[in-house]
Amino acid sequence: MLREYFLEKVTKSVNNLIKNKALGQMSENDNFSLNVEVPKNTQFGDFAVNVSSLSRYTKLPPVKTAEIIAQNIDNTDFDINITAGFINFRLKNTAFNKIVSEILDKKEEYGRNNKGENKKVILEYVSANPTGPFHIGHGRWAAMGSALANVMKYSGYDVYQEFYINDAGSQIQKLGKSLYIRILKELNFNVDFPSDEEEAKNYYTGEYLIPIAKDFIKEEKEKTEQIKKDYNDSFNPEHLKYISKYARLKMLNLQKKLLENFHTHFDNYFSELTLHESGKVEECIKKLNDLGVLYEKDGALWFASSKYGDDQDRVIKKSDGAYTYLTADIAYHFNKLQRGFDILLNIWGADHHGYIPRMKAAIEVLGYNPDSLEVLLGQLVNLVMNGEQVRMGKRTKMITLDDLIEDVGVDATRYWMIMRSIDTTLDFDIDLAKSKTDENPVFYVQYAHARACSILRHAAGEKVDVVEGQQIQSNLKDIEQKIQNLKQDDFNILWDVKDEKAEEITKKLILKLEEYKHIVITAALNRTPYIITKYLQELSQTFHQFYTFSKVLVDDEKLMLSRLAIVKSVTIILKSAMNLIAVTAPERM
RNA sequence: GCGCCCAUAGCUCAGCUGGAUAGAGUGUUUGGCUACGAACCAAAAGGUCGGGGGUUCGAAUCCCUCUGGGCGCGCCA
Repeated sequence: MLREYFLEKVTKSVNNLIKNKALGQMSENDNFSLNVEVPKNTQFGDFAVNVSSLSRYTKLPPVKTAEIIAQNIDNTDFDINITAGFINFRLKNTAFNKIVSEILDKKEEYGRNNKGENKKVILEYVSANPTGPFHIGHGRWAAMGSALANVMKYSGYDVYQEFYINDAGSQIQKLGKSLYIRILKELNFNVDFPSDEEEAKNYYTGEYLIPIAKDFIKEEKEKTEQIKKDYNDSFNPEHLKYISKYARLKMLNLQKKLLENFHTHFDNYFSELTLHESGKVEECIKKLNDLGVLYEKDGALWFASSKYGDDQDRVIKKSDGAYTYLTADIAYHFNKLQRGFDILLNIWGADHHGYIPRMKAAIEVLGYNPDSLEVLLGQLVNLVMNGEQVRMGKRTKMITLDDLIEDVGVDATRYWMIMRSIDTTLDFDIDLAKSKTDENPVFYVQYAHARACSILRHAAGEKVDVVEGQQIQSNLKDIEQKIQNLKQDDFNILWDVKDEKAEEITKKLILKLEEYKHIVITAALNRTPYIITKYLQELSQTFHQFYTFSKVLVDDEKLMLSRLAIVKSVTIILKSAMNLIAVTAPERM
């Protein structure tokens, strides 16, 4: 990576000079850290390191400091110049050739790295109740989580994706009762949900259970007959249990199907219920008790979490004997730690932020490093229609993730969900996301890819608007082979052409391609997949500029192949980046 | 009252963990298709970085404070 390369050069030079006491008054005790940046103004160079901060140690003016350091750097692939406290590097043409060759050589592996050092990460996200359809907020976690997992894997983390099913609480009972009523209604019994608003809160009255009730009647004929026979004013407990189980499984499958369709794949769906049934919760409480952090008060069992950074103690076992949600969640995280994960990475909604200190407290008490728990708090999603925020309320019909995907498509939905930093509330503008116009960044990016592919096809002999299938396929392979066979020296023809603007943009494009390495690492280490979308837009833009200023399919074959090599590199990187966020890269649109 | 997040161009947002003249997209104005996809490109206009203090060679970035908005502060999940 060029950034690291230049940083190393400078750092090495500084360390050498210090050793020889040749850098003013700077000594080995002076701590310094330097950064590489890309100058906003390209006339300075391609990369720059600002050494002004060293002046306080060297007791020399920044320019002088920079000069001394620069003189001590051997340069082969680049030129150096100095302005103020900046050491500016300008790459020689050979360096650009190397970048393109490397991309063509490594293909989709270009950018893969091992910054994650194979650390074992369990990434938990979405984690919803299996009681109803996903809302659009779930979509943000799903898109973001899956993209983050891809990015981190690409950077050498060993990522395991898990969905925690909240299937243990009273909500499953509530779901079962609701489906029970829906089934009875389908069977034309005279029943309905309570008309009283307060009582109705004990049911899921949404219409999404109607098709499930119909399925039940179709699939469970025997049971349906029994339900008919046993019908009376109250729920039959045995049937209720059966229906609850059926409903849970059905909802869960619907959720799984939606997630897979949304390019979000989990390695495991972890059921909260199994924690209770296997005695893991009990075990965890016993362990906490043995550690002496539990006490009784007001008939309940408490966890003295406030001694470990929480702002108050938390109930572990309610006075009615039931466990709180936290209790099972502690057991769950304990289980994750026991499974040997180094990093417990969770995506939670911003409304759960108060939850972090108590979980960290539990982890600390259980003898693990609380910093192994890393929580990404996601701000909420606002839906915008016709330029106005849509408030999900009683009057407006709830828009589910299903509806949204059906309306705007998987690619656009994912892209928009990932596009913004997780720290800001996301305004999801449905009309914009749907639009197939220049206002929509998804299409801008996909268009760039399709355009690049189109050039390659033309090079292979495709006539405008004619698809010749097999013939082109084989020619395309020939062209790609020719590109592959290009020697680095052959690229030099790029720089023989006397068109300053074209040369400037070509170099800009190649540097942009190289930046991919840096972007992937940054996105992985900072857990910020959104910068991939930013990068995609920048790369697309630079490619469009390149396209405008350099005609690729020219008569001079060497020049054409050199430019095709760049176009091919663009398709490789665009596709790779789009794969990371799991948005498709169409070859035609 | 306490905690977390946010406030940057008309609008939606970046700003590389303190550095060169604060950047994109969109919108507005103007120009460019007899060349590989105009779903594109070029150019212009548009900013007291919410207000006020502080830290230092240097602040949109770090600290304090105020204002305005979002979300939390259960023996709910």
